[in-house]
Amino acid sequence: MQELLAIDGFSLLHRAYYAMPFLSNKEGIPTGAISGFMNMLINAVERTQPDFLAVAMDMKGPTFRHEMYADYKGNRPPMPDELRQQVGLLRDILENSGIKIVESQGYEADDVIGTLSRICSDLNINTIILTGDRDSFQLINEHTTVWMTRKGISDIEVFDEEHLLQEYGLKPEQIIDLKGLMGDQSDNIPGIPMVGMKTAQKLLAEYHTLKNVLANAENISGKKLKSNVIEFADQALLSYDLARIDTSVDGVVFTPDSFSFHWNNFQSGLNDLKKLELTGIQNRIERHFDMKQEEEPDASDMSNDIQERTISHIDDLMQFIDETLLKEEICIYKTPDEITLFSDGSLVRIPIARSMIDSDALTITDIYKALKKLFESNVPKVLYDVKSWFYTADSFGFSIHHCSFDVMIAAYIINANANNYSFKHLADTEFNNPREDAFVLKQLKERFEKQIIESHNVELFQNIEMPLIRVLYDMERNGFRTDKSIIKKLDEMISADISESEQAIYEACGETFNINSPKQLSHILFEKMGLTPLKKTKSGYSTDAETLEQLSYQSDFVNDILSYRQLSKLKGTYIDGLLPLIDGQGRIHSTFNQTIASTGRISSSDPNLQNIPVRTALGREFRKIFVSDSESDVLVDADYSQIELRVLAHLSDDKTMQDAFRNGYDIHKDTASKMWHVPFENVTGEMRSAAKAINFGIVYGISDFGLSRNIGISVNEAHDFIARYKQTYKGVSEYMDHLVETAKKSGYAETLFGRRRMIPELTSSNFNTRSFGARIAMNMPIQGTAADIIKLAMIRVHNILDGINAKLLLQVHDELIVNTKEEYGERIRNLMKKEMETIVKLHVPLIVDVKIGRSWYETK
DNA sequence: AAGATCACG
DNA sequence: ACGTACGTGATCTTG
Repeated sequence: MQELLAIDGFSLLHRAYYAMPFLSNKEGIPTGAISGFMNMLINAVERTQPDFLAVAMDMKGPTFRHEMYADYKGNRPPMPDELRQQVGLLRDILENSGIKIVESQGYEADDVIGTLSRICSDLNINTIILTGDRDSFQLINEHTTVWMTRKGISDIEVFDEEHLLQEYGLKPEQIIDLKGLMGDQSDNIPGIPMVGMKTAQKLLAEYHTLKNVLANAENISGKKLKSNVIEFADQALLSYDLARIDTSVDGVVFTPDSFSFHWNNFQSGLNDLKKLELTGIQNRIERHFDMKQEEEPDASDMSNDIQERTISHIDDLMQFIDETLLKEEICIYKTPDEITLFSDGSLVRIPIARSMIDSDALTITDIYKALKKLFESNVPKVLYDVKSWFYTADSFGFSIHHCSFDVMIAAYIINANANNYSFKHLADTEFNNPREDAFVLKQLKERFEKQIIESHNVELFQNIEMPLIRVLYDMERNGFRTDKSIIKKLDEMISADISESEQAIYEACGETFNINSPKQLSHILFEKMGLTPLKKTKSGYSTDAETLEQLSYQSDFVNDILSYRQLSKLKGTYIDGLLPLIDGQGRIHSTFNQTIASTGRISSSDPNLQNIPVRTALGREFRKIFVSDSESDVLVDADYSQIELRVLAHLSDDKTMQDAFRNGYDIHKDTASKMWHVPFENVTGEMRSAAKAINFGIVYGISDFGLSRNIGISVNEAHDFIARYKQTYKGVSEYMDHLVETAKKSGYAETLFGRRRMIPELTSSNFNTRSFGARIAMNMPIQGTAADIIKLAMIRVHNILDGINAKLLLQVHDELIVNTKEEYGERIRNLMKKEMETIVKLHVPLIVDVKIGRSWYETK
């Protein structure tokens, strides 16, 4: 797991100033505090070997705490000049050494660190806070520990939740209550008179929170104490508010690149140290330059160093796992024959095929007991295909904590175009390595992790794709309830209609044939009945719906074929195809694929629930099949309105289009009005349809031919429409050009969240292929950004719904469907609307429409 | 296994 | 001048 070392700059510098004797260089510039600080920093970096490093600083001027309480830090003596001088020098050194300084006007370093650690928690990055300030204990959680400086500069005490409980008998959040009760002398926070550490601890042991102490003031033993608690309650509440660290400071952001720590960055800071004659520190740093070069492991050598053995006894397995729990991370890989574990240079193989196990020393039950312990521990886990591990874990009755890295998902982030993400294929292509075990998993992880960092996809990976796995798993496991009686009714109805049109067709052409065979059908149409073919396919004449509609002017007979087609499609796919997939409880469990679509969308299969009919009246009837869990439940169906066009308005920064969305106009009607310069209310239905087609076309990477074909106008007219559109939305037009241009330069297109899609088509020698590449470059950022947004919304909605009796059932690209109790329907409606609309802030509003109904049909 | 067709966003 | 809309999955036929 990655780690951030966050240092409270002033706290440490202050500590260093008083701990160190007076030092200065030959010009008389004081250097004691800097020397102490740098030594503490280097100590900590050597011990933690962080991936990221930040020094948080206080800024001059009042903070929000001064606004709450004018006397905040009122008793602070002014900073000694000798120390003040060193603050500026230290800043220079840190800046020149490539160390990120984080600060925010009106906030203290504590708040900045609190915000960073919260952000990193969300990113699955551990934070170590190095400080001398006990307030920071409130920030401790499973991802965050506090390293507290003690006397001197080298003495450090590590506080995690356990150690805090041991030392103070308090949970992290109770530190705020503690300060509320006892105040803080150094910050001039008053607290309650007579309440010191001991009394505060006693009160919190009994009442847990400050509020509860105040609520139970009457029951407190000790007359004076009781009256003080009552009298100074307000003061305690103020102190509580002052002590609470703000963990969402505006403007504090974590960007892996600018925070990443490398010893080599110190190169440019060495000059400053030299000037200050801090040669000891200089030497300490330089030692790491050499180390760094030796340290780079060569993947091909790595296999020579690993310890490898096969486990045949449960005691050996448990011992290995116990040791592993203290390590950095573990890689786990499973084949039908064995499970392999790799941790800190050691690989163990655990046979699981029955024929391979000596059942006296190691049984399957033993192995799964051991796996339970491993998986339920907090050690970060590197796995291949985490979603399938969730199935495994569920069937064996354990849960999985801290999945930090899914190698399959990582491979998809790096190259979304591949069509094979199997472990074997990845191992083959990356390492030309026939092994399939946890060591290869580790090698793949190292390689992919590096690439994800290089392509700035850490947040996308850790914040979107990794958390999404669990959401998809829960949707799959939960399933969607179906109503079999509706299926039966539809089947009877549609089967009768199919026979009818089948008979009509056979009668009209005087023979029977397989209508489903395009070959046989075109023989009937174009040879026997003499109709004029309009379009060719690779293997003959086309008989698709578009062609048949044209042909219907020549012969009424083709209408029967069209209706036969529609009916048999519906029956085949949505009745016969669906029925065998319904489980014993009447539920249907789709599979949601996270590594299929090159734009970042998810796909659904077995069955595909993302293409249930809706566009025709008859097709829409099939949505009656999909119902809420019970009669007392409802479906809440929330869909983003025009999400792709809104994303386009945001990304292109086209003010005209943004205005339309900000004003809540009907976008297609508005487009038509502006394109043809007619008043909004004079836009006809036809004009609106044409504008709508262009809006869609733009998103797809428009061409005049494509548009002309789509809405049945001449290429010339289509050309004119597009010219008008580009004149209307100049920003969009320029943006589209820009997308193609940058994609040509970089070789990829990317979304708002940095998701990439390589576009090799752009360098093809084939004109068609290049054109295709250009359309991808225009479409992917739009479709992909919309996909990113709804993925974020899914994660948020899933997390909120968890525990309020509502379950996410399905995502259909811009739509989320939830099942809940009827009485919660309104509440969930409001919640989803709010959360989905505010999940990202664009330059135009996001609008979500929510419908409630017993069946999917009713939520239309 | 590939092509044609058609269901969805 | 070139021929086209972007992204999916299921079913059916045919080679």
